[in-house]
Amino acid sequence: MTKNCNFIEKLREVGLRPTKQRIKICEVLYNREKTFHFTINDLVKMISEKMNEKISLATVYNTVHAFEKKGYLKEISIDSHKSYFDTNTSAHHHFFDEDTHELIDCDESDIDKINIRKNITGKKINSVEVLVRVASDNQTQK
Amino acid sequence: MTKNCNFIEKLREVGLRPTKQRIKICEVLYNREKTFHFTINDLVKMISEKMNEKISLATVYNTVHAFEKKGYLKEISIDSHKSYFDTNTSAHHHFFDEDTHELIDCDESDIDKINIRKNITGKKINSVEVLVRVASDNQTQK
DNA sequence: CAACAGTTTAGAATTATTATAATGTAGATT
DNA sequence: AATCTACATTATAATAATTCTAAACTGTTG
Repeated sequence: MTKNCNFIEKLREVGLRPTKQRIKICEVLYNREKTFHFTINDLVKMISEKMNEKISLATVYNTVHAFEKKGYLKEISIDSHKSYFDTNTSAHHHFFDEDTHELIDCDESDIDKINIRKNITGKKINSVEVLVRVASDNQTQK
Repeated sequence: MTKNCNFIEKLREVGLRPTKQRIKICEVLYNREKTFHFTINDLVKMISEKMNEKISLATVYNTVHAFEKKGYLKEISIDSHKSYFDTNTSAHHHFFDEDTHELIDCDESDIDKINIRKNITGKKINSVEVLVRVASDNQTQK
């Protein structure tokens, strides 16, 4: 169990003020064994239900985006009009379960390294993301 | 230049009533040399500007989704809270230019076939999409 | 051409997100 | 420790994308 003072230091290191709210969000996001995926809505629920603290929706948005900018979180685009975030910030790919809308990490060994042979002139590659959409066998394909 | 009666037949084939609005949308989307990418907003503009016809926003949404369900269009998720559609419905990958928000098709030869070694139990793979995010060399990475 | 199911429409409702402006607070300065 | 200041938080309003609704309309079938 990481202590709060570690979060305080961590936040300071990247130049974010360790406010009550940011520390609370750190606790919810990073005080756990495994990395996970969430939407802003999930996060708000976690904070307001599990820990009984009031936090403004705007603060959650601000903080999550601040964390993303600083590399604490990665945003994943799957569903138009819903943002998923991942506490696993390393380069990795995803399965998306279209039945349950669940996002599942790909093991590194599950997909070969993607080799891009040609790029757009004058541009650099920021990221290469693979999304494998899956659904029940009996389900009609989306 | 495909004639309208072809669109009528095409729509009938998949069980969509060939209404004025659907035919108009077909014209805008498919009466062209190359496939292309668009947002609902783009499409509404194209219809209302290029051709001077009134069409309800709701109809555009309905029709685009009907087309997608029937395999006339492919939806591409890139940006949370904006839906991109592609008139190229074959399996292919994309570059996304983060400077201009432009979506560019990958040539088939630009990326090796992706090999998924393991899947989620009881699920079938619906699609495998690669998204290569690019930006100007001088730009800070997102 | 009558009947009906599917479609379109304008506008209201919903959902996700961002902006605003007042209030609060962390951390530096005294 | 009191003060200062820039950054954060908050509640709420605004915006944007999308979906819903209920009434009017229109292909299609018989």
